[in-house]
Amino acid sequence: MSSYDAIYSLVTDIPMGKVATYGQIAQLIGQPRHARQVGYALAATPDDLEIPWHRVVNASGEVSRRSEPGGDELQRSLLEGEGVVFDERDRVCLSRFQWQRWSEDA
DNA sequence: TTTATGGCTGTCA
DNA sequence: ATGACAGCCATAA
Repeated sequence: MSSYDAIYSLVTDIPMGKVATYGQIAQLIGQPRHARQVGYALAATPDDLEIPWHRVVNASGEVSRRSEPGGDELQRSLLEGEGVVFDERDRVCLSRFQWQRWSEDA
């Protein structure tokens, strides 16, 4: 058992073509100040588990830098593969792709 | 127990 | 808009 479970569950619930921010996840699990920990939880996410960690981006809608090289590219590729579009600045239109826990996609 | 390290965020210049 | 700083806090050493 670990606090990461809530994070994993939530992230797993993110539908395809949608994204969420670290702060958003943290808030949804009742830990509005744990945005960073969310990042760690995802960073610690084993590849075995099917967790859409790539659907989690920072508050700016950009893919955060991780320890592993090329990971940001992978994340972006996966998102684009799900229909998420990046603008010229390499960021997602949160106002349009951000997942809303209590609302379905339009 | 104390330090160091982050896939962050919000505020200020 | 971008860049620098300071809080936040769980994990690892």
